[in-house]
Amino acid sequence: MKKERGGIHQIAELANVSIGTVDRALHGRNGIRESTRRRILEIARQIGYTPNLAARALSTSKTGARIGVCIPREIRFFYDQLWSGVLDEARRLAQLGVQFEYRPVPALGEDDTKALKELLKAGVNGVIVTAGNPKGLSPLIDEAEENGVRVVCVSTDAPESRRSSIVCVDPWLNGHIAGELMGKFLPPNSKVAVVAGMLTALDHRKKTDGFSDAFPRHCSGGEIISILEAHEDEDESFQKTFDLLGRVPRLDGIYVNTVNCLPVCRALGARGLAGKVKLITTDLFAEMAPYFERGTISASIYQQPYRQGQIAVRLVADHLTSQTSLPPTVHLSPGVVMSSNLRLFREIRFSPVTLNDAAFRGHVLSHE
Amino acid sequence: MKKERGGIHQIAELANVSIGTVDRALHGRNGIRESTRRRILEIARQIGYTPNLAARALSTSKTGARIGVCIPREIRFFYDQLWSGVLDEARRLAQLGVQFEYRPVPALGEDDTKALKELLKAGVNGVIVTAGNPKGLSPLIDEAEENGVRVVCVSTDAPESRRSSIVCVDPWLNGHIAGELMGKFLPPNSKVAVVAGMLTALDHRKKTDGFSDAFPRHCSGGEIISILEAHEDEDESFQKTFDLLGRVPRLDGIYVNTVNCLPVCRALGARGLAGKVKLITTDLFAEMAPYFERGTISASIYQQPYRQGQIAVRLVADHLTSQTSLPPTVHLSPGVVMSSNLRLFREIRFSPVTLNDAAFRGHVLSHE
DNA sequence: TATAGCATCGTCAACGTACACGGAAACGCA
DNA sequence: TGCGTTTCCGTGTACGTTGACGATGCTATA
Repeated sequence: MKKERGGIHQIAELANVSIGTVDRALHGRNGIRESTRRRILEIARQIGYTPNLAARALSTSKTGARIGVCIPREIRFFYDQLWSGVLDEARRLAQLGVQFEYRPVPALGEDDTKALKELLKAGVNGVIVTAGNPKGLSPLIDEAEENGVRVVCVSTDAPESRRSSIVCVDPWLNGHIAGELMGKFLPPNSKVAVVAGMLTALDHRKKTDGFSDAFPRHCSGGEIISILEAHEDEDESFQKTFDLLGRVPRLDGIYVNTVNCLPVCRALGARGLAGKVKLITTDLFAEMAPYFERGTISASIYQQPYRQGQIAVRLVADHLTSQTSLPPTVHLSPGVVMSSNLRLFREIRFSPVTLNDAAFRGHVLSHE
Repeated sequence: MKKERGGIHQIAELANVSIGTVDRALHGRNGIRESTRRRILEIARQIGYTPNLAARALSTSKTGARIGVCIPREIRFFYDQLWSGVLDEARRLAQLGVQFEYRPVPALGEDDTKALKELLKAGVNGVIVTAGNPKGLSPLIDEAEENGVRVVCVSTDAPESRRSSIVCVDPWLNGHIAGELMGKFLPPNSKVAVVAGMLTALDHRKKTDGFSDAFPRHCSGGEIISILEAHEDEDESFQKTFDLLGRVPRLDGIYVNTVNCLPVCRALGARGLAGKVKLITTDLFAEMAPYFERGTISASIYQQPYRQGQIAVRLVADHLTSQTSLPPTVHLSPGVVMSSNLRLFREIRFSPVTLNDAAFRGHVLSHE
């Protein structure tokens, strides 16, 4: 009476071979006759074999999948939430033998080529990266992919590179939704303005384009009378908005492209126009909450940073452990934040954010 | 030269006991002296021991965690996506040794007490259930919880029971967001109507209440002139809406509480008011797409069924495998669907939905 | 014919945990 | 003293997979 076994053993019995041979067949190793391999694969298919990841992780706990992460280390606004999503998911996968290698960069696009080089030298099988400067990164990414290292961009893309996948909210769509919302908030023939970061940045330009496309569609006779370029500078944002509100007495709406919306809120307050001019912003952080409650901000387009991090990690880990294919793009739908649902978002619930150096100590700096 | 070992072995060496004793100490089993237990636990704490879940899953793969699922088996609208979320997550966990027991019910609240009884008899450690009729289910849920079986409600709650957790979009908030949106879409002094399912159903009543609270706040002078009760019946929905539009020539908006929005769209079309009357609906399915594109539907409040299923499964599985505590409530923020982001949602991307009997065969009916 | 080399396949020891079993010592009772 | 019980702890095996190592039979070459 033979014992009931599962998995690879069962296949071995049915095929009258040893588990070693089954292993060779399943993993495409050599040292096995082609006919034997086909026979074993057919049997595996018939009984619907799926590898037990727990056993695999246990067996190769020293040489399992390694995933490198290269994301800006800003402690506010967006990347802290992205980190949270990554780290939460990494914690789960760590127990499955997946190892993580963290190389946070000081800011988006800063020293990221150096960080990526380090990751590749550390021998990772997959990389998650925010492509701050695509031009500098693309050759590295292409080289990595050629060496079998899968690269997944998150939040910011490197479109010309051969990265396996991109996880983000499409910036054009981001602006498009803002435009649709603005068009529906305002009566026909309204005049609006856009406050952008740097129009030279592809991301901000696409958001502006999306907004420009959608707004007139949903507001007949609507007009975008001005596009301010504030260069992510607080004073510049305030001053330019303040001046605009003086020049154009009957402005109906403002769309803020970047995370830098507080100066615009203050300018509206200084002109006594808070709540009169419909304001649609981007992203979310704790300091925005009072402006929602006072009605200064009508809505904000939320890019789901936590989920972006979560999904990127899952994508890479799934691919490395289960050979699942990587979708070339994962476009999340942005969330619409208004005063009603404001309190449901992580940024407001768990503020002030406490992802500081101490929080990194256990994860990021443990390799130094 | 002794070998470097990790985990429980390392503790055993440091404490000069065997791994069996360490196991007894860590799991609160008896057959161990209290002083020994304290000593071992202290050492475990010092070296920061965390159990290797892969090894645990492997070791108990025949008697590991078992999770029961009791969700309506409707193939459209909402529950198919809920199933997708559950099954996708279950697939991952199955490879970790977590077993699943499925008892789909024909419709919400139908035969669910029987299904739950079967699950409990099958010896599950956790249950995920849509509480269709809370009154019938509550005693069973309480009994399960007393026996150490964690019950997590998803989408529909059993508030009076002692269930461990609820994963849903808060219905009051759901209506509240619709009300805020409607108030911002419409000019002051607008008149709107609500099309509800059954006002006796707690869920629909809460949504109506939320809408009624929010709309006047965001539309000064706004008024809800009528609340129709359509009993989820297509003909009744159409007729009542059609009649209302005749009686009230200057209606500005309609909020549809239930998934049953197509008759309302048709009634608007029949009166030539599509696009004139702002329509805010609930949930999302493929047939709604053209109405978004034509502008009949301004927005829909999306309850994220896929994520609800996903989160519910993760919650229970995490608790059973890692002793994490279950949050009493997980309130997701509903999504706002408009024509811009319509195509990003599962319901539109992957239509027509193909989760039919064949799809269940591998998962759900394998136990029959 | 002997031997080396190669292709093909089997065997076995880990990985960390859970659990059943057995053994030793201490204790109680006749 | 003999025997059973209880308390406490060690040992061994199983879980499914991986990879190092060894075994077998075949072919080519001297």
